[in-house]
Amino acid sequence: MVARTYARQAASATRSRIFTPSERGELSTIIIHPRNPTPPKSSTQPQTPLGKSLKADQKITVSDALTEFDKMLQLQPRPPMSSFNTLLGTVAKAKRYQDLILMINRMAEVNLLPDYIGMNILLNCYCELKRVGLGFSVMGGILKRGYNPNIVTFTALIKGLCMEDKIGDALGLLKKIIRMGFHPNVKTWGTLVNGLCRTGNAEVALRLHEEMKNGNVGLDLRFNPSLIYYSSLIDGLCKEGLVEKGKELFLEMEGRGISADVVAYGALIHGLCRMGEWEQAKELFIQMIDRGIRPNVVTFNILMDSLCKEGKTDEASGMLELMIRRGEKPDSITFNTLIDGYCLEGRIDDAKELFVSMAAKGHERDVASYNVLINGYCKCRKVEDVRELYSQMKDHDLTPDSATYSILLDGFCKNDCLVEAIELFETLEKSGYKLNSLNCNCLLDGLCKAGKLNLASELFERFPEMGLAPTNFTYSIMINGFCKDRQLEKANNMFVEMENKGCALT
DNA sequence: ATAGGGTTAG
Repeated sequence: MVARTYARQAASATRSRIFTPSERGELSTIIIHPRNPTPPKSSTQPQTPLGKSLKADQKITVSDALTEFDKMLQLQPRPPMSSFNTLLGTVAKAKRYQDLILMINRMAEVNLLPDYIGMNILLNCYCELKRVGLGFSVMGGILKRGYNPNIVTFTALIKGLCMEDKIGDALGLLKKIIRMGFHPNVKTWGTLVNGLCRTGNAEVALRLHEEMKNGNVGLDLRFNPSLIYYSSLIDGLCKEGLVEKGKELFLEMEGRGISADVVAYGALIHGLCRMGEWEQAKELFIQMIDRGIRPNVVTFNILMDSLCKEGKTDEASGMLELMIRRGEKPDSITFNTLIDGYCLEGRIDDAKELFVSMAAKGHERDVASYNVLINGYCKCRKVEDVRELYSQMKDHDLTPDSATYSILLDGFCKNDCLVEAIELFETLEKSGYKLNSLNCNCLLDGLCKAGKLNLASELFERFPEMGLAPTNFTYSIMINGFCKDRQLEKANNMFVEMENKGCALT
């Protein structure tokens, strides 16, 4: 009896196996007993009240989930894995990936291994954290435990590869899984297209799109693009200045009977604004309202930012009033955008006033609010106000970020406070803060402009030990510095090094 | 029924 049960399980596992042995070998070297991913059902396992109610009530907070998780870990016998998965899913949806990893680790401490779903959640988590290598390890684990990865697994890995700019690998993985008989679905295509677009490969995405549309590559089996797919592509094309293509795609989409929503409109409006096609942008804005699509806070932020960049800050301010009249609640991005607009126009007092009134109106000021205003004060050479704001933001328990430091380093350098810039740099280094290339570039530029080429060279040489790679920008700062200092040979050496590193593309 | 895709500021 028992033997027959096992035999049946083994047979069904074999049938459900998607890979040929050699294909499995490609993905993982060790495969043990194949097993169905369906978890065993048991009525004797305890259900905690929250674990059960989660599915009905989606609004459970992450902290509730974490508390519940702690309780469930203590219970004997253990609640079913599906309850754990529910909590893992809640934390993952909130993008609290560090917490998620902690949860998985704590489960491991009590010998509780995640099942098929849990492993997929973990895999996705690593991909989101730009640790696609770990994502692949988890897939190895999935295979080892006899589960079969599915299209969701692969979609997550494709996203992870894209996020690390490994576009070739992402396309390679896609081709491989198609060869293996998996069917990419609309989300897979959306992920890939978005990944391509976000890494400046919108033209590749467009080519892929044309091929699929024409059915040229045999990829058209399940190709029914969605609104999200099109929005990604339109946005990507617009960001690379291919607004005409973006408009075409917008029409193509609607021609397929897919109506644009607030996001699709936002992407195209933003693209038009960036190209200075203000009239067309306005037309679209009116069109969407006529069609009953409510502009949201993002739409308004896009319009306001474009107005600010055009030097039309007062119109942007009018836009803020319009959105409030329409019952659309501005967020911190709205205010930061407008504050930045005032700064760009040199209206630092208006910027400050808005910054102050923000708090008064109950809108929380974030790190970016301070960054924008500090930058404004730097640009109008009011270093004393810069210092004050910097200490004020720390008093308000806001942690300066890398943008803050770039603004400060650049600001001190450009306001004849080079020593202060160097001091800040050293303080940060000593505190263990990991400076990035942009931070270093700011100080490098300051050192070069002050004629301190020796110090600049010293800092440049330290890039590797700081775990940084010089960027194009780094090289041009150094080349410029050496040229101005009439050290043409050194400038030339720098140029050669840059070319050798393949950085000479700009 | 527990996992995957899109728009905005420094």
